[in-house]
Amino acid sequence: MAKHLRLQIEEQLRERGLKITPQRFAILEHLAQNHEHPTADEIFNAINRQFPRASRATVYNTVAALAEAGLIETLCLDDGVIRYDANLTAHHHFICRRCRKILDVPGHAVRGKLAWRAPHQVESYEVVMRGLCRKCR
Amino acid sequence: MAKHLRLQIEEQLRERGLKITPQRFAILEHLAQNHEHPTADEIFNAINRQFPRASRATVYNTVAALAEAGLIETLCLDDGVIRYDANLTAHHHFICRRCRKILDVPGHAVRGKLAWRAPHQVESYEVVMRGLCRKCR
DNA sequence: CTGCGTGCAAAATGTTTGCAATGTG
DNA sequence: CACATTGCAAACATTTTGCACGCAG
Repeated sequence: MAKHLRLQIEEQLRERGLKITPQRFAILEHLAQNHEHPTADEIFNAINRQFPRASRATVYNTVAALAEAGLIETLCLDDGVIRYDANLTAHHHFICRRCRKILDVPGHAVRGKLAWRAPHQVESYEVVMRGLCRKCR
Repeated sequence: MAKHLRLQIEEQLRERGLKITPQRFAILEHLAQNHEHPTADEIFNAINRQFPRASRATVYNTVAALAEAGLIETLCLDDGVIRYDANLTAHHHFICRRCRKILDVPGHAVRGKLAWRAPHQVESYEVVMRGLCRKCR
């Protein structure tokens, strides 16, 4: 694991007043290196190889804490499963209707401006695209 | 209940080769008159007042069938709960970070065009906005 | 009449909670 | 050393499944 990633994760945790534990490390590292938007259970399985004693509850607690601290984002696109994403740069999502993969689309790949006529105060937005991904096309 | 809505629902069901049952009627009617994006359980509770013998399984079966037939859309925005929406006109969603309500935003209220640089074949897209709704602002 | 759709109960899945034990700061 | 965090198990919530019965076409 890259040392700078390690330091960066430590700093992020400290900044938010979260204690640095091996489990949180493992979860953040997994998410940082994996852009597949895993579910809590998938994280649990991945982590479990390193930490056979890790529990599901810890994964759920941890991702909730990390999400509240703003270190990761939650995602719930089509099925009723909550997924987690450590990609905090502005981006959108593309869901392939064939392979069901959820792919990141960088913010700058969506061009044009949106102007709201909605009578609400829009603070952020995300575009969810659906179709066929490059491989399935 | 408006008679034209009744006929419209019957026709939609027939078109898709679905049998016309009182339960399907009740579910579609509920969704058509209710823009709150209810969950399966909320539908179940609403339906149950009319049909005390209706079962949860029927609600789940029915919404799955209706969604597959394209009569309703499924929605899974932030929490891990699947919601259903009979609004088939082009529209987007606004989630209030205070009252947590999910509000429809008509398609024409989102102005501007989006151009994809993504290497995928985009067939449809939806914009999810977040912020404070009019009442909570 | 034929089979899809329903109701029921039980199982599978996904998530939360309570509490004692542990490890971080 | 204090307290947040962990692990475990059990509770809880949500969704799916199997099967017998009933109703729509």
